[in-house]
Amino acid sequence: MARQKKAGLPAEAPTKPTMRDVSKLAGVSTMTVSRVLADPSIVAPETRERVMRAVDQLGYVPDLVAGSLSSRRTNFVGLILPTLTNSNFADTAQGLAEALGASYQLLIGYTLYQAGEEERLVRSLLARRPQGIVVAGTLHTASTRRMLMNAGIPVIEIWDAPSAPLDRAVGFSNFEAGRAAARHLLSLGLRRIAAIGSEAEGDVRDARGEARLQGFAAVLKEEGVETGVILRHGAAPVSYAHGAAAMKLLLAERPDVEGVFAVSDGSAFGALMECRRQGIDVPGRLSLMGFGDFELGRECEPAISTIRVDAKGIGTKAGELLRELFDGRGADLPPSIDLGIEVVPRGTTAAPRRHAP
Amino acid sequence: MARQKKAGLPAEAPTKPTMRDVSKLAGVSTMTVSRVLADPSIVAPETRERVMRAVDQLGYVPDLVAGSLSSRRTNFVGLILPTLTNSNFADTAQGLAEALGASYQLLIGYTLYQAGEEERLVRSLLARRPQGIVVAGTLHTASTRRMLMNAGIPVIEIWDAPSAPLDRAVGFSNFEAGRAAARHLLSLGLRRIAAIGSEAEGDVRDARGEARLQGFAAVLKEEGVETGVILRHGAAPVSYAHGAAAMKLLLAERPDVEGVFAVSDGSAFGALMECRRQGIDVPGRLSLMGFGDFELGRECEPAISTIRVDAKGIGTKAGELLRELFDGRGADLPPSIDLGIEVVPRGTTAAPRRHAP
DNA sequence: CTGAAAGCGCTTACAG
DNA sequence: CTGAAAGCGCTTACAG
Repeated sequence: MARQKKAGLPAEAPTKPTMRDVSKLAGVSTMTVSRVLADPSIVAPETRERVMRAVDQLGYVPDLVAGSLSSRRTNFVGLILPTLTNSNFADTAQGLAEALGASYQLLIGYTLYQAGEEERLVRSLLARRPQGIVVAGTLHTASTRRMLMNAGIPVIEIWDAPSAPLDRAVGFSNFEAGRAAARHLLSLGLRRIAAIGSEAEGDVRDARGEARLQGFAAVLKEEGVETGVILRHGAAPVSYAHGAAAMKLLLAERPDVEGVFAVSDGSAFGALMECRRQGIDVPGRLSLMGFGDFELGRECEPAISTIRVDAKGIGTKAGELLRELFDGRGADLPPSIDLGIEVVPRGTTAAPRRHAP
Repeated sequence: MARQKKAGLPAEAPTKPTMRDVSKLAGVSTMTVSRVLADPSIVAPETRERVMRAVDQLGYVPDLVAGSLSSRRTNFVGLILPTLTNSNFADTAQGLAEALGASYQLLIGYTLYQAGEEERLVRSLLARRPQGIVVAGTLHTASTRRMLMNAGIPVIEIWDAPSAPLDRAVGFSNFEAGRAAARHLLSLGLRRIAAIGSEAEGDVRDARGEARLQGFAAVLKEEGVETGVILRHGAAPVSYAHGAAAMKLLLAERPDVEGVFAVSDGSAFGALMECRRQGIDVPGRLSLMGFGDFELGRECEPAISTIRVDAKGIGTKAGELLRELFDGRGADLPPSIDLGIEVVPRGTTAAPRRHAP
């Protein structure tokens, strides 16, 4: 025997019970045990009872590693996100998990906005043989693209709406989100407006935040607004402290700025706090808007005007789509699903008070 | 043959390459391919090169499902948290992932504070044969306890510091955190103080938040403070909106309250926003403190006084401990590791202004 | 409704 | 430094 089992002494070490142990105790074959666990209705009631008793008695927990190898179905779904510590992405993960249901297990990896890290993650995820992969964004290395295309499983790119996805996409246009922000600020009568985001640093880049900045810039150009400015500061991910620092820089450079779009609500919150520290009235003297419709922005006082995206809905939709594809349906659906965006004006944006007391 | 392979026609459907395919192409045995992938240094350089070329040419990605079954090592670690959408738990997950390194894959499940859901999660995680389990809290059903004890793998309970853990624990005392909060408010000279948290609703309960409330109540009793109040409102998880609602209720009941401890910084932030809406000066008229040292509280203006716990450090420590246990070390370490807490006074707490203008 | 045989794609435990 | 044999614990694909 290649692999020596414990000698058959009376005091054998207690080892995890296998299906074989259950089948012996119940006096049936392993196939019958397997059937009871997979679909009890196809086994005779009496046999089923005997098997269930043996399962309980031994505390048997089926080994899905072996089951997966044998059935060629792991019931894993891979999920690659920039970071878990962003409420939007956490919502997407939760939506995906809920839509997939209890029979699928999510394998989550986070890239910290590094394309190289994404490649490593994709490789190590594929080794677990997931049945589908959900990945944030459309910016991948050539090697990552090749691996994903050759994996032979559904791939869903999320948080963007490419016209030609790798396979499928569920998201919205970040460029349009930036445009909508600029148009909203202009519609209030503000002209000295700015957008704040992060800058690419080597391998680290927030491609979607950048697309929002570019959409914002495009409107400035279209409308001939020469008093606009795009400020890129620090590396992704952007959060509270980033927004505060970027706002400080912006106010130093353009003390007369009257409208600011931050590429995320977290960043907008930091900017709002900086305004408070400097005694700048929002929205009286300066209008501020964010992106993402974070719970934080809704509960803040004043509530932060934002561009709403359905973060949880992206996860839910991706999960539903995967289930359809697993079932061999969904071939007729469009490859790219755009869930859209919505401007949500709240307390931090207002028309300027031209004649302040 | 039980399982018919595709007939050996010229136009065979392209299927995922196996180690066998690589070995044939390289003209070696599968064992040699396996060795090159596991530890290249033990294979002759020339052979190694040939194998690597074959791997690249075929785009071979090893199947860890098969590898795990064969080696009896899945390199999975299970992690059970109440929710992912809480920055503290996201930090813990990140710390754990980093400490375990790239060779381990986290299997994350969230209970939404339901003990029944935890049982289901533990069962389904164990079926994936993780090599260790990290679980938030010490409140488990009898069935969950049994499964965890019989799993034959290290189990680390986190975010608490039980004197007799199931196996191991890494955390701190929530009761002491509540006591520290009460003592801090009393030390400022405040007497009409309150704590706000959630209440148990059926299967849904935040046992750790409740322990903090009880620590707070214990100090009230010890110090004979009869003007203190514990307000339990709504179901876990508590967040911004919960804090705002609880604060509103509290102010309606006790308009003269002068110090409030919220069981989380998220809740404290919501309470602070409610104060702002009601025009209540913090900390001038009312002192407010939270728990958890969220980034939000640090960046808020005024910054929120809090009880700091090392959320990421809990994950890191649990990960390091697991690696030691996997290596057969760590037996001499204490079963329960208390990382401690720290009162961090910031802008939302101050001694009362007895003679306000 | 039930079971015997074969195999999923790797690694272990030898042997040389 | 390399390989042939066996087996990890299940499910598939029959057959009865």
